[in-house]
Amino acid sequence: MTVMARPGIPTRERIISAANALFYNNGIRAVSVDAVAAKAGVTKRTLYYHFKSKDDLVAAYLAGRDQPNLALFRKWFSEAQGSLPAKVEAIFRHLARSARHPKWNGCGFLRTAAELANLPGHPAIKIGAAHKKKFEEWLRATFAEEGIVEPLRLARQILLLLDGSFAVVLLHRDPSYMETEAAHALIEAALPVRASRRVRAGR
Amino acid sequence: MTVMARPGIPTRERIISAANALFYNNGIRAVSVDAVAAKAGVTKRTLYYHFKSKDDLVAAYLAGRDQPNLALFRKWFSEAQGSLPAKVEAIFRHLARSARHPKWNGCGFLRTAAELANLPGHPAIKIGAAHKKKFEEWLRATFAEEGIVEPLRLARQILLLLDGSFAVVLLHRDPSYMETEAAHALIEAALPVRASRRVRAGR
DNA sequence: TCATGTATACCAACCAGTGAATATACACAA
DNA sequence: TTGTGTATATTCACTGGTTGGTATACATGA
Repeated sequence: MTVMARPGIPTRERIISAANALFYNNGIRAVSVDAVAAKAGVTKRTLYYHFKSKDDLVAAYLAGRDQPNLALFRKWFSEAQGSLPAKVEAIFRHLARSARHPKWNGCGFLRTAAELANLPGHPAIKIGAAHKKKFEEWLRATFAEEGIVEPLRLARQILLLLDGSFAVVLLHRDPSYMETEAAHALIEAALPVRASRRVRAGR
Repeated sequence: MTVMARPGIPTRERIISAANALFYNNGIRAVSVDAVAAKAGVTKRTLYYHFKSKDDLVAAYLAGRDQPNLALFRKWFSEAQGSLPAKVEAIFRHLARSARHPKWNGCGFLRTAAELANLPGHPAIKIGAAHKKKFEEWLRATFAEEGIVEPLRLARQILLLLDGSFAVVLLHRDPSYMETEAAHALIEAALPVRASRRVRAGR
């Protein structure tokens, strides 16, 4: 395995980086603490100095994905041209493109929640739930600014489509399931009619 | 096809039943072959007589859920009263009710695919993909009979909502995420206008 | 007899987590 | 400057238990 002996990066971050690669690619219970330590170029005892247990390490792995993930969604949205539906569709399109990469393995938060479903109070699941809540709240606020009447309802509907896409595309290994028409239709239906025309014209 | 001495149920089925309970509740890698054998009241050697490997057992576990699961969806649909959207909504409502049970743990097919995402060709994943395909095809045929113009597209959209609901409700442990409005809106939008009125009137 | 099915006992590899010792860095007193 | 204390950071060696899978033998019914 690759020994990451880079001395400039703090040990704790190197361990999280190694955990991220291994847990995301292979799942939680399929990866041993020894494997993470080896990939980080650190003895297991050192790992247990920085993290009190494997569960703690798993939580740190997901916590490390929270902000970067949200930032990516915001970037895809804000850099897209056109109407509100077009900007939301851009998220789906970028995600479909990511899903074409051979190392893509779905949503780390959802996969962890699925694997640890027998441990409902697990810290990693709480972090995953908080992450999705943040995304939902960002969507809601965005929709509210655009004059959507029930922005929370629409935000949750888009969330269902997005997380459903993660699940189905992972199962079939077919990114074409990540379609944009449903999101488009739901947003158009929620837009006030006049605003809909105005925004659709290019805004 | 020989019948077991004690309970009258063939050994192989008892093992699959035990595997179903343990794998669905706890996940694949969290459950040892020994645990399945013990729950089935059988030694591990007997289990390995009926299944050539743990992977084989996992595949059998999902295969055993395929038909009952599809039958349940069809039953919920066909027993519901009213228009096409109302009958599809019935599936979501029944699912939300199931999700309130404390032992509910989402969709076994999706969870297995998520946990074994690092083994794309795994037989269990193939069975899961085939299961979802069957459901998609049943939806498509149903929609086609109702005169939907692009029945496959709508079937896949409903699938995204359904599997998204599985994922999100499992993550948040909140069945209220399993809403029916999005499905309703998408179906109404896909129905031909006149047929929509007729069906909505009570069929 | 012979195929099917079950049991006891066992394996080497691996698992999460720990005990005890040590190395490094810096603060502060002599 | 030098010595010492202390907190941080890291290592080696190890534990008790579990893992998927197997070798061998025994039972049973057709």
